[in-house]
Amino acid sequence: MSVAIENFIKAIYNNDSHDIKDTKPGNIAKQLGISSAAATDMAKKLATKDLLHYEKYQALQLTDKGTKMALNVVRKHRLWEAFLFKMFDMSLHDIHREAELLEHQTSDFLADKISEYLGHPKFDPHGDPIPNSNGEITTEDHSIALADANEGQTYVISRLMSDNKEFFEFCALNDIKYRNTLVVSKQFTTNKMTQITIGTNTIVLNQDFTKIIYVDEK
Amino acid sequence: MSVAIENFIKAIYNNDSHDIKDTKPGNIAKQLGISSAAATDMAKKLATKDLLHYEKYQALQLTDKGTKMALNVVRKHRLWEAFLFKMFDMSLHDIHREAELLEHQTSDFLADKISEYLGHPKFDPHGDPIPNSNGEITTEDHSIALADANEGQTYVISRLMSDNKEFFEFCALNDIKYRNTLVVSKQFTTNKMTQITIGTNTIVLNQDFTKIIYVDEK
DNA sequence: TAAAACTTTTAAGTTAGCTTAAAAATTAAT
DNA sequence: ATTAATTTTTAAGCTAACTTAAAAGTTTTA
Repeated sequence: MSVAIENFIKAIYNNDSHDIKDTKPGNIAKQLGISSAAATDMAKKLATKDLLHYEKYQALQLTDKGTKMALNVVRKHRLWEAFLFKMFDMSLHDIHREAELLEHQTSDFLADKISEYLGHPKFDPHGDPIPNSNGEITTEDHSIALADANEGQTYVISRLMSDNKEFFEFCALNDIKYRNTLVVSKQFTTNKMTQITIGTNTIVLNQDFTKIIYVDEK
Repeated sequence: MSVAIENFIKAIYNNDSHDIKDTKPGNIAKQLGISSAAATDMAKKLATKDLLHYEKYQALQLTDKGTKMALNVVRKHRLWEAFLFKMFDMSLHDIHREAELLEHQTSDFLADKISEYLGHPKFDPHGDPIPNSNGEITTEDHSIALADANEGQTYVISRLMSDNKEFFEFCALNDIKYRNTLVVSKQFTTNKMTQITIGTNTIVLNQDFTKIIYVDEK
């Protein structure tokens, strides 16, 4: 299975499992940086391989086989993220970028070695769940959006749901990092932004950023 | 630069720096598992990119630019080998196989991180020298072929110059492993094979294997 | 609900990296 | 030093993964 196919399947999986559920060829194409025409072609091809269901003008849906494949790639991606995060001093954004390439060139055998070394972690540094080698994935998620955090409460960052570079720069600047503890001293929300005081540091989360930082109560 | 190009350049580099100096398209093709025709085409293309010198029916020769590129890939390969060898319990053959894929998907940045973590090692687990980030490579090599080892002398394995699976199985069986110490108690050579007694264990190196195990005096 | 706006699909074409088969050149052998 | 064997090159053709442009279909909006 080629890199192009793995990325295509993964994009459908990610779109399907996130809020935005648009898995029509055009939307997948946009995310992969290819033309809609190419995405339509690919969709047709993968349908013949029984990796997804394709019906003209309809959203693409992974078959069980396709889902399994997506989970295998996602597993490798997240294991690499967890591993690089532990081993090296690198930004989450850089780690993501490396994992994006390594995920396609990693045998199941090596993935298992990495997982074993890390003690079979259930989450990566963004807080995203890591599928196990059978393709099973933890769905339990007690985290809430940081924007919805309560004054006076202590939280632990559990999830940074983005692959946007500026977002990670913003996080680095404000010490927002996977598993970091924070105390919310003040919280103020309008429909355009949320202002939060963490310790003595006040940050403003604009609409784009409110829904990608998740925390657990501590 | 594509994986195909990197592998092509690397194959020329490896052939050129080893005993066998045949870098004609046909020989490179054989090693890459592609047709000679494909190799000739590739050679012509890379000549236009100033990565090698191509003259009809002649051996291919890397330019400075081509050599630099080869060294960069070789560096990543050997760093991955050293890293995987240190981190995980895997056979040298498996490590080689993973490194063969990962080398093409590793940024210079990550390579430097790995090198730093390992304390900038000069050799990989096969004893092959690791080029530094400027493409400089240690050429000093005091090792001799195991077949030429002397009776009564103690040696350390410094180099296993092969990527052949059976060879590594043979090594594993006979405890021949990078940096392992061995005492040669008896040595007997014909022009077809070398028989060596290491401790109490007698092994026979056929012609194929005599020139790929190297040792340093201890 | 009909026109306008947008998206998806089809069609035709491109490039990288291969293939096989035959022609051309080199190398080896008698 | 020819002939035979081998290797390299040329030529033609294939497939995966794209592209652009136009046709077909869907969705939005007035």
